[in-house]
Amino acid sequence: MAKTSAIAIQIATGDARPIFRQIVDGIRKEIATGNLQSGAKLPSVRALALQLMINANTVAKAYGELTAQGLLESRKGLGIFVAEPKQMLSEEEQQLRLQEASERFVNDVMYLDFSPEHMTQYLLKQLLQLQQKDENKS
Amino acid sequence: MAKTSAIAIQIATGDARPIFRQIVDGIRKEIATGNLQSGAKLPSVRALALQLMINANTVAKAYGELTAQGLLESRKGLGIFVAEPKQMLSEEEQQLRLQEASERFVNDVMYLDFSPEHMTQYLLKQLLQLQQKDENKS
DNA sequence: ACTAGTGTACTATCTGTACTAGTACACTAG
DNA sequence: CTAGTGTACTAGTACAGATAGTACACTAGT
Repeated sequence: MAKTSAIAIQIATGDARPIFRQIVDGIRKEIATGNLQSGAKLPSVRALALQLMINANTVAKAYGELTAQGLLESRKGLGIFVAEPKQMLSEEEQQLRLQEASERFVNDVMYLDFSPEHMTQYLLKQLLQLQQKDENKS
Repeated sequence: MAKTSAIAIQIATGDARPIFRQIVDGIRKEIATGNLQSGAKLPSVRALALQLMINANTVAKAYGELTAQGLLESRKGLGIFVAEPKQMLSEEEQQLRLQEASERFVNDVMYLDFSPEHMTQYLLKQLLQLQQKDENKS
């Protein structure tokens, strides 16, 4: 029986995001940084609910969404596991996502007094750091 | 009496953002690109409501938020005007906003198969284009 | 003084979403 | 058979968003 991995996520009451989305985003990050490897077993719906002191249905909803995104695999009676990495999105869909994410970022920063170069350098640093964390775990 | 400027925004029913936020973001962009200049008069609450086919209270809420952000000035009995540009946020708050915006962007793109360099170059292009649009109007 | 147009603010109602609580069922390994 | 697992459903509550309606203060023009 695979050992359950601990996942380092928590719910912030001040966070504007709904609880289930904070779980989704937290697990996505743990996988992207390599803290959760393929095949790793996640805490059960009920266990994570207890750990985060929230309702099990909320956890189930988050796990359901991550499964739909292809990041997790669910096995009835066995548990939830990290799926093998596999690009689920077409090239076209990825381009669209990049475009939308860029629009949101531009919208967020358009009134800040930072140069475009400064902001994109800052972002590049974050992106490279994320990539590096993943490589250090593989 | 100042002539009312037309504002090129519309409400997308498929957009996940609430209607009032779409108005806020749309006007912010019009100002940032120079399409709306300081001193320009915006359509009244009732006029924009008719134009967008939404409730006047929804427009008032959007205008209220833009006024709070310092982008618009409201004059009772006269109308709503574009304010003189003025940075309302401290250096610290701006740094925090950049950090949060970056986190959201990273979260949005972490599973796309684009290199960090590619994505930040794409973003830089968008940011420079925005800046250029504003300069062309001044 | 009156009118039309303006912003602001309030109450009430409805809808959709998020979350919780509870329950039940199918699957699995021991 | 049991304990633990995921999945799915109903019901209830709370909140955010939007609408409809109304009222009041301000302003410029006549």
